[in-house]
Amino acid sequence: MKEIRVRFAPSPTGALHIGGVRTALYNYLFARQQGGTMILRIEDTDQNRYVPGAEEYIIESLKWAGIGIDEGVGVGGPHAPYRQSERKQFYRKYADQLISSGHAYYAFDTEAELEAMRERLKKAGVDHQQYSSFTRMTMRNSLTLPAAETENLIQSGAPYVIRLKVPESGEIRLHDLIRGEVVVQMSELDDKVLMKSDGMPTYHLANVVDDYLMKISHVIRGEEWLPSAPLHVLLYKSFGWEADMPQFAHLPLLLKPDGNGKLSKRDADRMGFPIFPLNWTDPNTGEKSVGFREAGYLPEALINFLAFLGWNPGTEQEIFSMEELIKTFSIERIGKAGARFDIQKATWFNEQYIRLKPVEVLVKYLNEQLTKEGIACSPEKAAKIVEVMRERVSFPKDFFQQGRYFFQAPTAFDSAVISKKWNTDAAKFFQALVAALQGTARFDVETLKVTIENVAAGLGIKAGQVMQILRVAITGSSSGPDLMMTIEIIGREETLNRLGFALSNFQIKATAS
RNA sequence: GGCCCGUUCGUCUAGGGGUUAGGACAUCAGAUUUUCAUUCUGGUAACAGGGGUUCGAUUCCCCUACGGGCUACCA
Repeated sequence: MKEIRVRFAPSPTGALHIGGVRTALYNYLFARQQGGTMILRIEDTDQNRYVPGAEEYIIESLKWAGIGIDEGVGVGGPHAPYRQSERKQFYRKYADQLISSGHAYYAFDTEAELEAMRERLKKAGVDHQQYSSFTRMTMRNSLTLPAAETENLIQSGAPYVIRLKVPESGEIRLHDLIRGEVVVQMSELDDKVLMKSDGMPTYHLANVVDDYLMKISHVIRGEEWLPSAPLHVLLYKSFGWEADMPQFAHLPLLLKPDGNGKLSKRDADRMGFPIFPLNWTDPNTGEKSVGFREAGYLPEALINFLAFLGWNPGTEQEIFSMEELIKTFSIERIGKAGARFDIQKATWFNEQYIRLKPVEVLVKYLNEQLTKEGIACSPEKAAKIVEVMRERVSFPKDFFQQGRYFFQAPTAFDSAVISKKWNTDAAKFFQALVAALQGTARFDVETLKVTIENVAAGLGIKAGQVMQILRVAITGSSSGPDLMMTIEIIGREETLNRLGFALSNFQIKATAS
């Protein structure tokens, strides 16, 4: 059986889009499951679109996501170099081979001439306004020019491209692992540029040559490549590499959460969620984007979420570790239709993974925030906070952001609760509670519970009547984790301070009865 | 415009010629709780439309509609 080799082949034109992460993930899962090799190839054949730092960004993103690379840029391997800009001589050689075998030709047309050709066809009402078997004989190329003139032009350094000579009739058939048979008429294909005038190959040539040389067994890529897949098949045929042609799987696209179209950075910005795995600053515009990592998404959660966007195991299990995904993944179970990107579900996955984390990890999350704020905290206290908060947070930073009152006395109080619940009974209760709390032997949940109930009973009121206002006095908020636990964590001294503050600062509403 | 791909609850999807069309997120209601959240229970909610084929179609075929992608010396 043929060795399984797949590649993720991004262009370093900016930050890695989340859809690219999914493509990389599916390649990785397939490779790992089959005991194959995952390759990272950088497709930097467009010098104009090169963005410094993008390659490093891609590598770091994959690393963070847990998508391992076996071979390629950053790790090396038997088919190095893996950066297409460093493989120019290969493409040149194979393009020349195509010229000699009559499958390609030189073209000298200027941009203006190409534009004029399109205009002419458009006016004539021709469907395909392209450089093809129908038009190539009207253009300036090695098919129409005398051989001597072609030779002359090349020798004199005139700019030229190399185009594929697509047969005028016949059909191209390819079997896509996700979509089944796809048939395209040769007459629909145009004479694609293979080598650009700057000496660089286009994607089409580079991708086919490299996949062949690197012995790629499966090309798993986005659906946007489906229309050019027949062209790639034709290239394999033209080279005589049909027997070694990889299998194709074109993945459904990631769509906008609402409305129409594919997911774009604009949508993410508009709806307030990340689209890049890590923070990114565009070196050209200086624009900064927050990444999933920095927004607080755990890589395991993002991966689980992404895996389910277009694929499912067919069972009712939702939570999958990378190991489980590797075991369960299959190309056959990838869907055909585009999937809308629903950030709410991503957040749900994040919550699930946070709850799965051991306390020590959660404490680490809390400590990271505390360090930033310059707040010290004992390991015991941190552990308690984290345990009481873990069921209610969505992101690691929430432990501190939603639990600020464990460290700092609240400065803002829920005024609705104050105006509704702060009355003479409550004030009496607070006074008695302060007195009672000063003398208890212990300061724990049990003691607090008993003390609060006793104090309330002593005043002839129900504890329930004062719990809300007690919570507001302690935390500033009307909602939060178990109050007794909260008070225990905050401690005797600070609790008494906060009760005292409430006693002297909460205003009883004039109309209160 | 042309070519290619697609279409099951609001979303991600399972299913597949005869099912009460299943699950998850979201949402709603109830229970629990000192609150909110969690948790538990329950509910609302889908086969784009039209033709075939068939005893029977959401499932197979065709058409239409809608959606998406591509249509560069970009990937």
